[in-house]
Amino acid sequence: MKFDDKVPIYYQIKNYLYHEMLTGTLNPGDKLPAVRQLAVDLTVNVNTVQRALSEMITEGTIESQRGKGNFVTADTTRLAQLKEQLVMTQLAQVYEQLHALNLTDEEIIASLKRYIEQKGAGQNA
Amino acid sequence: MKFDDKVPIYYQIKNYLYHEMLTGTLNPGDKLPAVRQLAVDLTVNVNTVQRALSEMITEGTIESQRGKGNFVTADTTRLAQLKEQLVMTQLAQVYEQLHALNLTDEEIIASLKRYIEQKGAGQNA
DNA sequence: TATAGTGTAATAGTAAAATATAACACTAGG
DNA sequence: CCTAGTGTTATATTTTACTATTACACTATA
Repeated sequence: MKFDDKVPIYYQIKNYLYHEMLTGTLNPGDKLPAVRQLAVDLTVNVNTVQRALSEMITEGTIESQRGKGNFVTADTTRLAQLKEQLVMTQLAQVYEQLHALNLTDEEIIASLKRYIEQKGAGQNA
Repeated sequence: MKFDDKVPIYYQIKNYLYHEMLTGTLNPGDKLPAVRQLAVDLTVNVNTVQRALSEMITEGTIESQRGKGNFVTADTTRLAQLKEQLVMTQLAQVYEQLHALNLTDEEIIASLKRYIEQKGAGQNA
């Protein structure tokens, strides 16, 4: 897996797993790949995987069972909260950044629309 | 100044200076504060400031005159390009993140609108 | 009870960012 | 010429993320 060297790998692993958990690749209650397998898949050290998982366990989004494996929480409410939080975090970030560049609310929305349109125009498929 | 420990300080200094340059605090051709003064203001080491400045000099957004100071480029075209690039980078980032969470183009736009409305509703002033 | 598969943790080493400190190079003004 | 203000560079040190490696703890099963 390719990582952005501007942000810690363990942090990017969390986002990767969030993505898997929120888009159906990993469903509530599902067992995650073994930590050693994840390390291989992501070409990363076991300890780095473990660091990401530890934080997620603390957050309650995954649950650990020693000797068995790590499991996506079966608490769908918590997963819904997680998704909402991730979306809000993203929105808050763009909004603040663009607002800081003196774009008005309307300009921010307009620029996003424009971006999406242009993106679609550039598609080949 | 407060920094996010998830991303290098020199990188955040670049963004700080970009902000000053694109919102009128620092105008085209303006002299920047002395590197040692910036270091004090940002409670950061001179070398860290210098690292940020070096990259910006390479990019052509600021120009260095040894013995005199660092200056915002007088090339307003380049500054406009910089702003456009920063905006696009931000938009691309949210879009990809939210798209990765299975939000459609319409949902992305709608969620941004909703965020802005709610933000306004929460204002005290 | 042995073994394979799992999570967990500790140790030691490497690399990058940031710091503290000092020195060097150039400019302007007395 | 000297000095103060500026950018630039270098060295040594600390901190943090990451890696490599090893060991320990628990579960299931042959």
